[in-house]
Parts: sequence; structure tokens; C-alpha cells
Amino acid sequence: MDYIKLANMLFPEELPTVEEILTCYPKRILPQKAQVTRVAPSPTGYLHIGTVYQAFINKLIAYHSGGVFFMRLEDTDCKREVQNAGDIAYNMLCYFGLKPDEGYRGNSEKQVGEYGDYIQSKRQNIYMAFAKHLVSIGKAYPCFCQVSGNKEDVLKRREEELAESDDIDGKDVCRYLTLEQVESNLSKGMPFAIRLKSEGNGEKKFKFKDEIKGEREIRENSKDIVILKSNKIPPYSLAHVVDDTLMGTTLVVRGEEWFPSLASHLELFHAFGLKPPKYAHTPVISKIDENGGKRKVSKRKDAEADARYFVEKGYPVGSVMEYLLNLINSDFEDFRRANPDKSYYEFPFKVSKIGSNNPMFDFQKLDDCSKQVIGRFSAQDIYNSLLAWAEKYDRSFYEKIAKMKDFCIKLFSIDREGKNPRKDISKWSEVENLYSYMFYTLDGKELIDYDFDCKNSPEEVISALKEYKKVFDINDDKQMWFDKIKSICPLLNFADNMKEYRQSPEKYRGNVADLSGLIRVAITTRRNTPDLYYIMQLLGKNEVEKRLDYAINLLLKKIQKI
RNA sequence: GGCCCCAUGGUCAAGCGGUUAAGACACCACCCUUUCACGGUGGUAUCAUGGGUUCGAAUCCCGUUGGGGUCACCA
Repeated sequence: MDYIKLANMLFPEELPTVEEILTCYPKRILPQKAQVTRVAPSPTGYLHIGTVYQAFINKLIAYHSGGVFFMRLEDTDCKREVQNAGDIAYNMLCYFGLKPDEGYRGNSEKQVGEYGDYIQSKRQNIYMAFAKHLVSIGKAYPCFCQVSGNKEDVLKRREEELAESDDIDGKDVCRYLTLEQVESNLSKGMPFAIRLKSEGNGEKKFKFKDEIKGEREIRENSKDIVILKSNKIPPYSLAHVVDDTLMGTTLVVRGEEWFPSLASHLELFHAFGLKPPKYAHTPVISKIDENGGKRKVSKRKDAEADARYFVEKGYPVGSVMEYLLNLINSDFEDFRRANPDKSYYEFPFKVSKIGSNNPMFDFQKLDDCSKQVIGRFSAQDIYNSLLAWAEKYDRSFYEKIAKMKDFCIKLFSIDREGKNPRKDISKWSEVENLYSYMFYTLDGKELIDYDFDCKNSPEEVISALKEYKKVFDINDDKQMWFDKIKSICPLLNFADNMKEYRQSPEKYRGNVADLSGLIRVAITTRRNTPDLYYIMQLLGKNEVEKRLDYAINLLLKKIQKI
């Protein structure tokens, strides 16, 4: 068979040769251990949190090795492409602090770097040239079988084939077409795809070292995989081999779902006589299903699959990244404890320490992580971040707090100065509710419900609040404030001293902590708030008195109803 | 179904042939305390299962079970 003739029949158009292309992409000049890594999302929707996770690992590797982290847009699937998804992906990566050093920069900015184009749909000639080359050396052939690419059809067909045999990778019939048959098909205008003429033997294994999984034995590829679709656009396999070669990628970090197709990628590199990069296959982030099963976080079913979810909920970037880093290298926590002020980029991250089982997404842990991160914020930072978040995601709250800057900063200062700050905020979206009692005045406010949840009767609560109102003075200092609370304890038969109360609780109706609790609930409707003294100071004399009255009246009404 | 990957508490996990099987989240108790927190101390709870190998197994090997992935002209 005259393969060069075949190649020219298939690709009559003017194309550069592979050698010419290769010389256009010079080797990168980098320090010895520098790694070139990449993030390569396909614009099929929003950015998946798993892509953030992958991108983070890639960025970390490039950063720590003094290499390059670039971005490439894998837009070779025209059917699934979603408008602006590439732009969203780029902007989200930047938002999470993962701005690529090189490559695609969204729709509005110019690409950066010498190894482009970084948008695959703009590189069609290159892929065609590579495919043609493989045909011309007898390692690829045209396939005229018309097969539906629709996912449902594929699944159905697969099921039918599986019913007959386990082995669904028999060699394609088109592999054995003669030059004349091809010519005849071509003259009828039949579309064709290009397939790799696999030389592998599925029974044979070869050694392979994965940077995460370690030494493996994998089966040779024996599938005649498609390397150019009938629309002349390559699928992932060819695009990966060509681009990561030309762009000088030294380490491909990708999800474990790619592991089964690794052998075919390796065979492709081999067919071209190219040296493959190193690979690291990472675990996939999973979650617990409604039914209790583990599964991959799915775009369709899980809101948190969309990276924007975390933005909308108001998790600070650092919180998400530290949580992810914790999944990536579980000893990150130790580092954080030892170095509370360092950037997480200073953590001595190791690819080899990435675990090999699929981590489960744990919101409790995320929240805790986030509380620690926000705990390191100053009151000013909290306010600024909250404001920026609210401006986008909660307009009415934004309008409110935009006018209350000083008040908010004072509020966020309570219990937050000093070594062990209060850790009660995990995301900006919960702040309004958490501190709701600080964001309204009683004027014009409808019924607020109180839950005193105490062992005292409503009558006792009323008299406690009345007594307190008598002595309350906004000008008191903190010591005086508390002394006054203590001073009314005896009137109510409350213990003003915890030690005494503990010794003989039966002698009292309550203690000074209980009394403080009643006042707290009356004023804030909550049992947990920051330091009550400062809350009252911020609220001011009138508001505190109004709230005390309000609570007393509410309780009176309740008694009358009974 | 074939092939591949994985298996330590509810979750994230250290562990690399000899450990009282770290640590974190969550939960509980106590301590601190002039309120809420913060912090501290302690506690409940784990090596999926059956066989080997070994003086000795969470650790090595095999089977079983369970979970995940993959088998597209999707990435």
C-alpha cells in the first residue's frame, strides 16, 4: 500500500509537515527541575470544583519547581460547547488565585505565551498535519463507518455489544480497505474519520510509573482509537499528544478517570516517535449520595460541583483553597497550625503525598476550615469582604451594611482582637442571619419570637428583666455592668457566684450566668452572641430599653393567653 | 460483563513487618470563665472479610465482598 498516496488522497489541502511544526515550537529553556503543567478545561458549562482541584495541584507543582503553569482551552466538542464557558472558566480560576502564567486569558484578553494558539479549535491544521503524517507512515487509516456520536445511542449500542461479548474492541473493518476502495468512497463524497492502526496486544503488559500511583503494569492498547473525527477536529487523545508535546508540558496531572485510556495515549506518542510527559493521576472528589453510596461529584446533581457555588455562598477564596489543600496533602493542617500567618503557597506540598482514594466532600470540615481562615481576618477585612460579597449576591443586605460601616466594623471587632479570635463565621451568606439582631431596630419590626428555654417561669423572667431594666445604664463600664447583673441576683434568688451555686444548686432559682442569658435572649433573641456588654454598647440606650420592654410585654401576653 | 483503581472511626486521614493504631472535623464530658465565645483536658468510635507468608501483619501475597472509574467520531 502506498501510504503517502493514501495520505494525499485523504488530505489534499495544503498542510505544514510535522517537522515544520515541531521546529516552530522550540524547547522551553527552564531550570533543571522545573515542571511545565497545565489546566485544560473544556468549555461545556461552568467550571467544575474538580477542575479547581486539578488546577490547584498543577499550579502548586509549577510554582514549587519554578516552572510554568499554562491554560489551554479544549473546545473540540462542538456539540457540547456552551457560550462563554471558556471565559467563565478563566475568570473563576483567577478568582481562586489560580491565574495561569501563560496561555488562554478569557475572551477579552490576548493570550500570553509563545506556545499557542492555546485554543484548540484554532489549531486544526496542526492536528490534521499530525493525522496525515500518521497515515503517511502507515500507522493510521481512514474509517468510513458512520457512527452516531449521541451519548444515549452510544450507551445503548454498548449495552447491545456487551450482551454479545465482553470484547468490544475488535479491529475496525476499515483498517483493511484497499487504496481503490478508499478512492471509491472518497469519490462518493463519504465522510471519514482517521483511526490509529494499533500495534498493541491487549494481553501484554508493560511497566509504567505514575507520579502518584507509583509503579504499575498496564495492558497495551489494542484499540484503533479515533484520532481525527469526520469533522476534521481531533478528539482529546490526539489533541493531548500534539499539544502537550508542542507546548512542552512535562507533567500531566489529571483525574483518575483518564487512567484507562493512558495506554492509548502512550501508543500515540510512540507512533509519532515522541517522548511522552510524566503523568500523575489524581483521585476524584466524591460525595455521599442520598442513598448512602459514594459517587463522583456530578455536574447535574450537585450544586457544589459548580465552583460558583462557593462564591455565591460567600466562602473566602482562602477557605476553599485550604480545604482543597487539606484533601491534597493531609498534613497541611499541621503546617497551618505551625505557621498561622504564612501563605498556603509556602506549604511544602508533595505530589507523591496525594492519597490514592477518592476523598469525600465534607462541608462540615470546609466550614471549620473557613472559620479558621476568617478568624485570621481583621474586622476591617471582614467588613470589606462581606460588603463585596453582598454587593453581588445580596443586594438588600448590601444596601443596609454599606451605610453602617463603622457600626459593622465595631461589631466584627468584638471578641476578635487578640490571640484567640471568635470563630463563628464560615461564609458571608450566613452573616446577616447570624447577627440579624444587629441589623434591625425595633421600630416597625413585627413580632420577634423569643426562646428563653430556661428553667424559670415566665413570671420569673419578667421580674428579672424588670429588675435589670431598673439598674441598666448605658454609661457603665464593663465591670460596673456586670456588677449590676450580680447585684440583682439576690432579689431573684439567683446565685451571684458560680462556685456557691455549684455547691448547692437546690438553694437557688438560677445563677448569674442564667440571668445574663435571659438578658441576652431578651435583647438579641439568641442564646449565642458575642460579648453582650459590647453588643449593648453598640445597640445604644434606647434600643436596649425598647427591646427589654418588648420582651417583657411579649411574655405578659403569653401569660394572659394561658 | 471485560479491564483498571480503591478499601484504617460518621468524614478527612497518619502508618511502609514489632506503635498503648497519630492528628483534624463532628459528637459528648469536664476545666477555664464576670455573660456568649475562644481556649484547654479527656472520652466514645477504625484496620471490610476469609485464607496464607512470618516468631510477629493495618502493613506482604491470594481469594471474597463492597465502592469507584472506564470500555464514544465527550472531555
